[in-house]
Amino acid sequence: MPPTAAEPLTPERILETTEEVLRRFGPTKATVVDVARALGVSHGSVYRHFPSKAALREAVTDRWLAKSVVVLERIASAPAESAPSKLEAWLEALFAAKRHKAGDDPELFATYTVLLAENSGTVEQHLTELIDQLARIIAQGVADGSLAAPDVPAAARAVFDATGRFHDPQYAAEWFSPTILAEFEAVTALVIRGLRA
Amino acid sequence: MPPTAAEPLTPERILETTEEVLRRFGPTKATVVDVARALGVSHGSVYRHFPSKAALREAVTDRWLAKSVVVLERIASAPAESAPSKLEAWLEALFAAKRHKAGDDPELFATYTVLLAENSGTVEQHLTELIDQLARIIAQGVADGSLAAPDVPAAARAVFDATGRFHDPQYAAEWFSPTILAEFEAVTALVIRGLRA
DNA sequence: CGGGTGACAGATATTGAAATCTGTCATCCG
DNA sequence: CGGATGACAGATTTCAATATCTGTCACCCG
Repeated sequence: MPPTAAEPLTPERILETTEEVLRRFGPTKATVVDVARALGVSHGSVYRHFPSKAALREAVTDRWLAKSVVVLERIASAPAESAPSKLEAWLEALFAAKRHKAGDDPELFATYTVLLAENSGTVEQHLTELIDQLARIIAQGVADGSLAAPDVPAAARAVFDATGRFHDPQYAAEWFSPTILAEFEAVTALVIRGLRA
Repeated sequence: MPPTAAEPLTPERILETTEEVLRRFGPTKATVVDVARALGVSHGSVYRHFPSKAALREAVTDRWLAKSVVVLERIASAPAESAPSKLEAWLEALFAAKRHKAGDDPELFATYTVLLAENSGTVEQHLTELIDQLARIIAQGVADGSLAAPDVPAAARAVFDATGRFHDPQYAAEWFSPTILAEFEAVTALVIRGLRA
């Protein structure tokens, strides 16, 4: 890795390089010294922009999670569809996105799974966003009479919890079983039926 | 640990002692030599009764799982109640049992969690039994018209999957959050509503 | 002869010394 | 003076030597 030529050292550049280093070395071997080396600076310089290795890794995690919300956000905000089919589409999109991430580059996915485990606070925030999206879909359904939920945020949370097997990375190994799709559809159908008016 | 006096060396006694050794030393440090020492025999003797350390640990796992099915079996086979409330009672009993095991002796629970992870085949069998119990409850409900399910085994499986957060040991840490009971009830209610006729 | 033994080979785990890393800071440079 | 540096202390990781464990087996004993 040729040290990058002298451009201003920004948090942004450090984050990009950290991602790269994590991708190449994995979560256990990637060090702040590696990141500094890849940037062609001393590791002390990295500490000017991030207070600790943990903070740096957390920032990377945050960035990665932020990206993955975008697709789902689009579905949640789509105007056309009925709430039940929007709900189904959203759950399918979530599962498909996770499955692809896990399948396309298992090592990178494993790396991020480790990062997620060490940044439960950041993950929690991210989950809150996702559950908010679900709540908006459910609220729409309640408004138009297609869904029933006495407590919309609680229902959103329940839907998210009930489908955990299909988005929690701890289950990633099972996402490639031949029966997983049938299982996903059974749970999804059950949950949506439970919400119908 | 005073070596036990000379009684016939049976698989049963070996299993008991292995449990004891696992309890005291934990899953990583417990060895076949330890078990033999505790029994006052040579480790070669243990290998007369179990072909490998893995088989021995699997037998212990199996034993432990078998015990934990009994309580639930009683609920599943109870004659009186309606299917929906039986379903709810069963799910509550499952969660309560797991929660108690995890809370009463966290170290032992952690030990068994490790054992479970290394014996996925045995676990799968056990899960099949549990899902069968669910299927029987749902079938009863379909028969008496209180529940609707086009495919009873699939529905049972879906109920089990949807409530994973409340029985999968991977989530044990969350079982003592102050909001967990509300979450459990929300998911349970959602799922049961989804099954109602 | 069924059941137990202990010595053995290869695999795995432990240990402690050396290397590397994290985080700080006095110092330097433009 | 803002930003980078590299030397440093203490924490963590690596590595290789050593010890322990797993699984086998020829042998022994009641």
